[in-house]
Amino acid sequence: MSEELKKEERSLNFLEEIIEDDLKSGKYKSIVTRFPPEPNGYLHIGHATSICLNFGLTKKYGGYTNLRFDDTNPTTEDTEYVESIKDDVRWLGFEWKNELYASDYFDQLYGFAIQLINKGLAYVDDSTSEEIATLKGTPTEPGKNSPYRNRSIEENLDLFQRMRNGEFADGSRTLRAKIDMAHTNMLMRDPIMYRIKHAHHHRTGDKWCIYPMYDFAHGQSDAIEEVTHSICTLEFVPHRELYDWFIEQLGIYPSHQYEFARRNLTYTVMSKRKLLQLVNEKHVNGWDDPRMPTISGMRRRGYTASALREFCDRVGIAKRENSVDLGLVEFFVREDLNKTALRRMVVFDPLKVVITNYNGGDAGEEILHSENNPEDPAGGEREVPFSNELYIEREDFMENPPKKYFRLAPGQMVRLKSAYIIRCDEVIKDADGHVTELRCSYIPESKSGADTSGINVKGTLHWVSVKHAVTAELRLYDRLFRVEDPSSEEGDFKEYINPDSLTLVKAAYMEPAMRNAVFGEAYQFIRKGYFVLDKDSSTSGMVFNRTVGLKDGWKAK
RNA sequence: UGACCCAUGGUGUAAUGGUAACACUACUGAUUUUGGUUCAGUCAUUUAAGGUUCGAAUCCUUAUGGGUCAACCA
Repeated sequence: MSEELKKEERSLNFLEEIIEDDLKSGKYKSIVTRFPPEPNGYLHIGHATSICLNFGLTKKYGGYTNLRFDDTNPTTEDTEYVESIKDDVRWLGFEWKNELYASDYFDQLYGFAIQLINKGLAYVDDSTSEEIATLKGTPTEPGKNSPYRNRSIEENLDLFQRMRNGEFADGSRTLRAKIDMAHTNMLMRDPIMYRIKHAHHHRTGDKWCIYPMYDFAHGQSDAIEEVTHSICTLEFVPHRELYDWFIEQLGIYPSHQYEFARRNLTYTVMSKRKLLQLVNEKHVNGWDDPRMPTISGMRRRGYTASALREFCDRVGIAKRENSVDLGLVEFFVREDLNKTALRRMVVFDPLKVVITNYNGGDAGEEILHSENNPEDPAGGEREVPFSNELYIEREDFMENPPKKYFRLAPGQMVRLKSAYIIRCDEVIKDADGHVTELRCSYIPESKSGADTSGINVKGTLHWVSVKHAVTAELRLYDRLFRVEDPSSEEGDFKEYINPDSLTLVKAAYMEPAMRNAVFGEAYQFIRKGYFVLDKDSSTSGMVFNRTVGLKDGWKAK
């Protein structure tokens, strides 16, 4: 274990290397990072990677992480999202030092803009957005200067003031940085700093009618907060040149931007736009639908915060495009749940078994005991009632079994988990030939924990006593899409939605201990999978979500 | 026909000029009152071509492939 840890410490990701160098050279004594979501959607597992990275780095190297909402576009942002984001970060197990908003800096940002106008590095442009686009050129052709580019400082100051005062209509003017219209980096071709939007902002209300663009807000916000390492995804690489330019021209704290590759997952989509479509067009039941790759969806599904953190840490980060197998997330979820989930017996698709030679004394039944978790000796046991009428899983019986079928078949024996060994004596069918019931006999000396029968059976089945059974609805989830990367397929990504992403079991039969099921507790339905109680449960009925199935090593032919 | 970023098993990530490794997956086998877990093992990797070097996944050059950039989004 210690060797393993040492090895892990030795192999740093590229950001850790940069930070260790910075710390060693004395560039910083401690570091500051930030997690900067835009409050216009729910967080997904890609954000979880960023959260674990940013918070993990300051935890490891000393320093702190701010939660900063990048709320510079009032038309798409909302407080509903602010709350969900805070919830998700907390649930993942991280604490931010300061809760901040880019909108907190609107006054300072306005001052920075004036500073640049005064230096002759920004101007008000009256061009329409089409004109700006035309003059911008293309990646292979240089752009051309705007006719408004050479206004005097005084005129720019006056115009910008009047933009702020609300004298102009939306879209009629912008403030642009004066850099180089022929620059090979399109972002350096006089980028827009401010645009006019007469819109209500979720925090500043109607105070402003001009709002800064991302590029004129993000780096400056980092600088104001003295963020040492500003970590973002690869698509911002070309922005770094502009990020540095503004900081240099303004002479403010030199934060630095570093980029890593965003985390992609197979069989799902990750863009907020697409997720929003799934929600709005009702392909899923809200942002927290357990099939969604959102943090709230995965939480509702039963994924644990520690499994997600472990996933993020052990998958690591780098700078190349990637697509992580959904199966890897499931591995970490199972690894975690195996250690903690309470074992219970639940029959999804019942087949009645009558034990013909069992009378169970006066009561006709007996109470057996079964461990809550074989991985956890301290986990205790619970009581499980046994009687002469049981349900087993229909798929655990075959009339004409293949070679290595360890389950029940005519004349074949199996153990009932924590109970007795039984033998199938007779198969009862209805008029159509469908199996409706099995007549079995039990071996009295084979009682679990006191087996003197000497009989060895290969198979062990889960079961539920018919008269003690409790019913509940089960929701079985599968991958949301049929293809690995729906976004790269022909046509609309929604055509590739998996029609079987949700399967309902209207009435599963559960052992009576499930009456005490509580929210947030993980259960392993033996031989079936991990489940959690869903919020749709009510006094009239319990609903369970399948978090993930058990790994299944047996392949029926 | 531009600029920038990237290229290691099926997947993800290491190796920082000196024996290509770890995890997942797949497959074998052992254990097992969950066909789960656990344990042991097997298969499988440096995009290509040149160059530098005693020695290259690593440094250089070129090619190839992938990605990003022409929003008053972030």
